[in-house]
Amino acid sequence: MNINLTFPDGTTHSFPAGISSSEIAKKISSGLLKKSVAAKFNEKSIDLDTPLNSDGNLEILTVDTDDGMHVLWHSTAHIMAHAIKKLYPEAQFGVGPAIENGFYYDIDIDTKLNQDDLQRIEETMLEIIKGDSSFSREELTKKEAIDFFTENQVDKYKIELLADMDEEHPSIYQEGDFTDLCRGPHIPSSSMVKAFKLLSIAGAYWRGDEKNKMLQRIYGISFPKKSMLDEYLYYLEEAKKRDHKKLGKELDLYSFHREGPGFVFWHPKGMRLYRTIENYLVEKLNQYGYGEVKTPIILNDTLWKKSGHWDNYKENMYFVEIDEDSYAIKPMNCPGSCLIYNSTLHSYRDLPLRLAEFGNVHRHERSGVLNGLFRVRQFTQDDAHIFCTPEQIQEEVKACIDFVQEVYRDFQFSDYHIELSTRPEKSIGSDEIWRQAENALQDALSNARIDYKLNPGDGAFYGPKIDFHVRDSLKRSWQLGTIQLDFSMPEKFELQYIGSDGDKHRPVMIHRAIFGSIERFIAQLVEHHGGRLPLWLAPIQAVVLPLSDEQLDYSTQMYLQLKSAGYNIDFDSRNEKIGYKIREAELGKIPYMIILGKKELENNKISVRTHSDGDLGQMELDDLLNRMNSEIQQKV
RNA sequence: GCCACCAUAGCUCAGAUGGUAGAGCAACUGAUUUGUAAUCAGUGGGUCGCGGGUUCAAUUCCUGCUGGUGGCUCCA
Repeated sequence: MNINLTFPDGTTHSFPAGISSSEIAKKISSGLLKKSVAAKFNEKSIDLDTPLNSDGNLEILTVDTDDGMHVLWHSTAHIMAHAIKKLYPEAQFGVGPAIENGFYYDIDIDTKLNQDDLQRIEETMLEIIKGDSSFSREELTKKEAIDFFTENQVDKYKIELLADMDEEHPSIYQEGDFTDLCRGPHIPSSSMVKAFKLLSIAGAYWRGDEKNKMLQRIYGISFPKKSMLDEYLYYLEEAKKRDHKKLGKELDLYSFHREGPGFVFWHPKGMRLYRTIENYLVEKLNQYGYGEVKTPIILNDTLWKKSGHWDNYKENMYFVEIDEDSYAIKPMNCPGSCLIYNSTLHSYRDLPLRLAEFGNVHRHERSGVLNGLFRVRQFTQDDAHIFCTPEQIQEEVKACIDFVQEVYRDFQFSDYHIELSTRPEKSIGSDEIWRQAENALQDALSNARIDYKLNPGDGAFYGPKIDFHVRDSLKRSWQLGTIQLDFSMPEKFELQYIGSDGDKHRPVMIHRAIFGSIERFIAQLVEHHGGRLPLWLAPIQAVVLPLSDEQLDYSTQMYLQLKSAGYNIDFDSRNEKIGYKIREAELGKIPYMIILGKKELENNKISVRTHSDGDLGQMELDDLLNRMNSEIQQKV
């Protein structure tokens, strides 16, 4: 009997039933077979040696694809677990999936692992890999599987996973003398792993719940070629150079001090960047019909009890006592905005009312989560609260999405993703209100034809949200912009407007931030550009470098002309060699260096060197001004 | 908050299996007037994160804390 298999290129071929994917790969080419790790049959991942017995679509997965690499990584995790079991026979295992870059496995052993242990594990893994053992799949009944992990290879975590599993016939994989509960698929042989490295070790709660035991998690990565591992490790080193904490120090933008953990100290250059960003947005806000407000940082407890923060956000708040009365330092700006809204009577004709605030908020974050500018305890949100009628929601949310996307374009953030977060456990408002709000956001996203990831249970306590995430230099994703829909706060504060029918109605509130926090945004900006900020953002846009004292007067003239054209210019008149001054300017990542010596003085020109392209030769001052102007216009 | 690791001069780092520490850069002083990524010489600078313990002696060993980094949990 023959079966017909359709390949990704659309061609269909006939094969004898029972043939395996590896046999097919071999028929196509030996090169393909070498690179093959698994296959997809009718969208279901299978092993290369799984016999095929019916017609369908077949895709051979190679290490050239993400899916293929994931199979390799996941299989390496098995090999690692195997090695750990050899070294620590009492080890029990949590989960060991492939992740975006590599894999991890959660391990429960009594020994606290350190860097040296990782090396021992690596050595043992190498032996296993050299042993060229194959992965073989077996399907059991659930009971057989539970028995196996009770009697043969004791593992309470695997039993727990099995107990919660719907699958009636879970699969196990055997590689050498190590067996693991696993859906698969796996690489045909351990020897396919040509290079690997265990990268780090961390604690991780079993099933991600901090009430559970903390297991030890080992992260690692593997490749089918040694050169690929070297490349990856080099990339990691390079990524570390883009770290905003490192660059912030080098470029003298900001600092952190133990006197204020989680609180940023902005230096003059950093503050200039901060203001440039803020001013940019102020202009946009005017354009987009926002009014700017400023509300107090310290507000009475009664307000926070009313808003729901007392019940839902207290652990993150700071409190102070004033005149024997209790006050809180604001963690959010919304209650303040509500007070402003309520200070006058509103007509439906006033809506939507868009109140923007660069709100200085304080949040008591747990010590272990602080991280440079990414996660601080005091930050400025480019917040806004839009009060509108229910009919205006779609349009306003859409406008917010457009606004965010426009701003990200200006800052050259192209690689961001969007998430929709729904009702969390701790929340206020009825089911009906939540459903309504969640649907509204979902509709806005699908109407705008935007791809997004659903993030169940991750909304704010008062409403669902659309979040914009950007990756840092280490590929960690951080939330920047957010659009949150809120039917509850208007209830709590009894917000009203008079409708066209003359009756009182309740407005809806949209909380939105575009940068999210200016601090976090700047961190992303610095990492994204590796510290080489575009001209319009650079704290120092050019530096004037006279060759010797003889050009001081001429240099001063040029300096003043550039200054009066509105640029941020430095003047390095020190008695140093030009090479030295250039080096310093280069290290400071200053976009333009203006070098002035005898020749420039004689023909009344300037020599220009750029940080990105090096020496541009002589030109008129006006030529440079035009060039800089157009760069600033284009924000490049 | 939890797990692991780290903390030496302004910065980047070295160092002693326990006998109170060094380099480069930076800073300061002087000389040098310079052509596209480091001119030369000299000088000053450290309670080796903080507290406790062991010891004749601790920056080094043990321990508690603080701060940071990578994760987990939580979140902009």
